[in-house]
Amino acid sequence: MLTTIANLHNHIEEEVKIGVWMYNKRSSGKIQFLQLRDGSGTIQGVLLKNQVDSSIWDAAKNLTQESSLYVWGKVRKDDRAPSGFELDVINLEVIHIAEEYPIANKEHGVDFLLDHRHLWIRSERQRAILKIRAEIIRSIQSYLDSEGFNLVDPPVLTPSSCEGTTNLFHTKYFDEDAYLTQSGQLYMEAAAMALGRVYSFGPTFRAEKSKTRRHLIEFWMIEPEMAFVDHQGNLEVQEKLVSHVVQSVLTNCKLELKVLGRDISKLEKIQAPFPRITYDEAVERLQKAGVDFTWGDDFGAPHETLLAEQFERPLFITEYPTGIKAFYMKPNPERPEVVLCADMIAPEGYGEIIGGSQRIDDPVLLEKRFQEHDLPTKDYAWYMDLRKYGTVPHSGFGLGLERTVAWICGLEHVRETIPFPRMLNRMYP
RNA sequence: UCCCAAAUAGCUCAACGGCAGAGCAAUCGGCUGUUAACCGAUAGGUUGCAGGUUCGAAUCCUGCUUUGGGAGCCA
Repeated sequence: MLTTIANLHNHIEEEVKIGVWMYNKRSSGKIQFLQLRDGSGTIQGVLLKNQVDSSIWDAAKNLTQESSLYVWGKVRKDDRAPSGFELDVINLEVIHIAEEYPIANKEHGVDFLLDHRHLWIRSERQRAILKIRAEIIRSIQSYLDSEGFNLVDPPVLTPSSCEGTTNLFHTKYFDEDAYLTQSGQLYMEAAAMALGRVYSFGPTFRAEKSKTRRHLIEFWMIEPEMAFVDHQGNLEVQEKLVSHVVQSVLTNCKLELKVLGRDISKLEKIQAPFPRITYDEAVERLQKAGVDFTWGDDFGAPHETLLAEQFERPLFITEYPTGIKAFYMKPNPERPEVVLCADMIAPEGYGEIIGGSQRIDDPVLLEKRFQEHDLPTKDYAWYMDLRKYGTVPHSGFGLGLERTVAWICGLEHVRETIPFPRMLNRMYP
């Protein structure tokens, strides 16, 4: 029966069969070392010429990088092996002799690797990142589910923009114009009025000509929305969620973090509560640091980094000027020139990973905002209805998955955090 | 959209106005404990494209294409 490499520690001194790819080989005249992987882990297979059948010896000799095969062998503890185990190969059955493999066991350029992304993900480092991405998704969902949230799926095809500013991907819905979603938030507000606490998890699309290490054209967001929760309650959910996710990765992905060379001590400090500063205070801090910045402007990436560097935990910047934020955000009743919103800025220069706010629940004010922003009221009639039929205070936020993965993994660029990145000028593979 | 940089063997790079080279990968051979194994040999080229300067251009100039980094915008 087939077992996996991750499972071999349960089979010491036993004979096992595994299905594997050979990612590297080292050999001498009378001994061969096969570097084997099966997705669950890696192990070295050892063949001694005087101990295996010559046909098996020759078959092993002919294996090329990334050839696939079944291997029968005896699991042996060995302190010389990085994983602590080796496999003494008894028999093997070749499934496929791979053609010359483009990705060598050495350094490559980014362009080349992205062109071969379908193969690049086989590498130890990329596998570690995708494992951590999966763990992050798993821990987000299990946390929200355990806190009484329900997963609700908003549509991907939408009739118009949720937040007029960003560029949308245009497509056709038969004879009508349609756009790929850039946020499911407005639909989640409707869902929160039905189910109380909800969250969405899905892809979003921005046709922005952004070319930085923090941007993708297609990326995934988690968007929780909560009825009867105010601005402060919103922040508490966010910090608890993020600390839970970081601690889950620390517990369940030790090997992967080690492969990535991540500084664990920085992640261990990520415990709720997170520091909060207002926009006003952030501006003061920037000015004190010698930055020329006027109240009312939005922060750029360098500003966020400068502020985040003053803290070891993610930083909430709250209550931005109304003019630079989205139309649906609720003004502070005591100070209507700012809104009850917060951005969560990750440490170490990873930038904004969450944007959230309390939403406008007053139908009159929302109507006014539609006029001010020149939004088509017809397209948003359903959204106005939410305020007409039992409106309640409610809040929500959007968590950018790829930026979160990049931060937790300690990566230079978000392109490695998603299996097949969609970037400006790159849609292959 | 703007600013900066790069493009040479399958890959990573060198050659910077005067014979286009090395390492890795590939192929062949050697080696009984290798960890990106090592050693020897073989093969591998329209120097991104188009023009220009020059006795001579991978090298200098102009345009284009592609890619990377950054800005803006955002998650």
